[in-house]
Amino acid sequence: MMPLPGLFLGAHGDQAGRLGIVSSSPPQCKTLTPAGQEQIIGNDCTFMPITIKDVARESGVNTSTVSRALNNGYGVNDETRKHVIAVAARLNYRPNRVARGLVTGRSHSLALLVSDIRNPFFAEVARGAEDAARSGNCDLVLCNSDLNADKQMQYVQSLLEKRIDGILMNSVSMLNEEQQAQLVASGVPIVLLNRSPSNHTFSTVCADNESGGALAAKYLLNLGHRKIAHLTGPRQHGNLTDRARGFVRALQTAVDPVQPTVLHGKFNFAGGAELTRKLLDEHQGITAVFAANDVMAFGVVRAALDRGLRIPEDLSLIGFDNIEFSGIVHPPLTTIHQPKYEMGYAAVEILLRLAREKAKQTPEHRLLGVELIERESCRSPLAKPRGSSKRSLV
Amino acid sequence: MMPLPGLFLGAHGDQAGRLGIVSSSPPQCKTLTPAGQEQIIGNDCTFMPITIKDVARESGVNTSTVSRALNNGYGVNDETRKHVIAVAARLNYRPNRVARGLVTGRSHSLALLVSDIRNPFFAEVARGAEDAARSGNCDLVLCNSDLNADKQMQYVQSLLEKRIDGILMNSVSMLNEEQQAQLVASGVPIVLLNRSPSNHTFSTVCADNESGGALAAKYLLNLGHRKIAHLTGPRQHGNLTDRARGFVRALQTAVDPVQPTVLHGKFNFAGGAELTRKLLDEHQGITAVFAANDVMAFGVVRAALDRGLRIPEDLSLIGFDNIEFSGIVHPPLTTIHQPKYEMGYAAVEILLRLAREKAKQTPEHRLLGVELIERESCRSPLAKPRGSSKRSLV
DNA sequence: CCGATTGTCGGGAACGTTTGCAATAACAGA
DNA sequence: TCTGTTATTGCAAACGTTCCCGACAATCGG
Repeated sequence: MMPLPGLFLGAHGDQAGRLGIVSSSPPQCKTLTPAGQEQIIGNDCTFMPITIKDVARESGVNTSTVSRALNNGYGVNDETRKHVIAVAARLNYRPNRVARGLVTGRSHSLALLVSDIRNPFFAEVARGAEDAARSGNCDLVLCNSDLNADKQMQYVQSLLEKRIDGILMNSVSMLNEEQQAQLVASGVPIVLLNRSPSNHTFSTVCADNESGGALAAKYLLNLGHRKIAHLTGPRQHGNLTDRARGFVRALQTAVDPVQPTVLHGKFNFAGGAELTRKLLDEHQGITAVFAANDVMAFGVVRAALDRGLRIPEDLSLIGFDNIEFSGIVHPPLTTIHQPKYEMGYAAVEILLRLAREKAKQTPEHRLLGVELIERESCRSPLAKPRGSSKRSLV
Repeated sequence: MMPLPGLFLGAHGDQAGRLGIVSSSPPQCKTLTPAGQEQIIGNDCTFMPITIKDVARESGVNTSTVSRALNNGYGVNDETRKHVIAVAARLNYRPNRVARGLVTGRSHSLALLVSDIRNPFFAEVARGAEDAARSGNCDLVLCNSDLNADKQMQYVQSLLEKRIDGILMNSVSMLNEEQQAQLVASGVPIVLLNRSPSNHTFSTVCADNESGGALAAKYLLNLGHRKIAHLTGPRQHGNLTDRARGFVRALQTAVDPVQPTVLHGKFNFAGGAELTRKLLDEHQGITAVFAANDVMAFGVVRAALDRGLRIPEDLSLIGFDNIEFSGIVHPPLTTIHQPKYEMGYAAVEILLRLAREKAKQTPEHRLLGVELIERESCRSPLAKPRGSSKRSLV
């Protein structure tokens, strides 16, 4: 198939021999059909990309020299390097990263394993992760686990088969001990998007949830609220627990301590609405609500409006995450900003470092700061605006 | 490094020889350190995954037999196949997909190349695409082009180097002729998420935008609206143009024709708000607005509220896309549902088919249906509700 | 002028699979 | 018993890189 081998005299250091060398049939697909062989090739263009051998033959050097010239460039003469690069450019040579990965053992691709990319939080993390991966000359494969342990392990297995260089994971909390041990035994670098519950064998990137909760508490206190509620998810959820702890602790340790009402439920839109209904039914006089995330806060808005309560006139509301829609909805939601993009970026930075170091992995932990985004969903409970309706709760 | 070669007698058809064969040092990492060699191995666990050779040696057959037994299973004795599978399971063998990809030429991975995954539309497409890819035993790499032509081409080059099996692309409209020709010349299967503007060399998956526009028009007409506006993006945008065409045409061809006001601008939140301000300033008595997508519709809501207009009491509003937040915001947005998940799924199905067929690619075009989602942002202009404010426009 | 060092390059063995081809055994029909 | 067919398996060549190692020339220190 490969025509005319052994035609070239590889004269050592012979510049003319390299530059002016007679070119064999150029390896473009169209000209690969000399007369008399047409029936062999067939009429459909058998697409054969040019390899490092083609570049080597065309430039009169060995494949190893081509590899050196194109990669690091060390240990190869300056002129030959330029020549090889020129020939490679002329032939439009593209290295086969699969073959390279086979010998180097690195696939130059990372994985993002989240519960669902449709969650706007993860979408933003993904964007940061992809940008970081790209700047590290890697690409990012996307996996949706749906928080299913088996599915997650299947993904990991599949990724290991592709010799993935590292995995950025949403969570490992739903994995049992054996599965977690299997992960560490696999030897692949792993960064978690939240703090590891038990062990510290995995690297982690996490927003400072506890400080965020405290931030929300102080903000509501400063506005003058005294009857405060916190709607959050199940007690097992690490991140949400941290937020609740920071929130409650800041309220309790204030100069004039406050004991908030804390309700647990589902941490989605429906959960926020449901908990709000429960709150309004069973607790009187609440003036401010801290929702564990923005989507729950949207559920609060819905339930409050259904009860004839206006935000912020009748009820102040603060969320957590600062997803893009929080600034778009009405009223624009005051919330705790979580640096989602930066978290994805930082996580992949760690992953790239771990992938570079072949030595024993030293896990790294980054805690990223949060900040309060003040918009229009909170107000002082004392300032009764014009036309404030006097509707009581239920 | 690999210990003890040539110790096994590969007796043909000797079951005892296969099953009861003496096992060499099992290739687990921990037991690879016999006494006296500790200083060679080192203390860090040099992670060496087991290969097909280990399985072959352990089961007393050749690597080719192992390959056949584990893959298609054709051409290998039933008992030996079971035995090989058992040995592979015992050793926890995982095939190296990189090595396989090198010889087969298929990487078993597809790419999703969109402008920005943070756009919830693409997030949903991505989820559908990933599910389809997974069911086809492929994985999906994520690329964000930011609608930048150079960036897009760089991604394609990088993906080609990885011998990607197919690419699902947002758009090629920003690519010039030469770049598009380069794409088709690369030979990689490509599916576009919208209709190809000029040529039909690419496969396409597209929602029926024109019908969607007509659906919105008929809905507003049925409600009794006569003063209707359409806010849309720039004239070059194919999808939005189709929606506008269907909308306008349906209004004009109605039994009692209506000539709508059509305004062009940016197709994001700010654009929706800006166009709404312009609309309210320059056109009197508009009772219904059709926004080219839901995010623009949110901008309409914002601008309308700022002007003291309530939705739907003072202004009916209908969007396009039916992103998740459309059902969450207040008021819940009536909109045209676009099957985003199904579009991603269908596109990858086509991609998988194209990747399987090595013959000349026959492009496939799928047009997916849309439907009206009736929520609470539209109302008949005749029915003036209780307490309707009489505030005039400006 | 000679040995040692350095720079440059080619040869060739990996990396872990798949797969075409040949070899052997089993088995059938005659 | 001989021959042809089939089933099963081994052998070895790919696939396209990287990289160790040795060969050779040039340079340099003495």
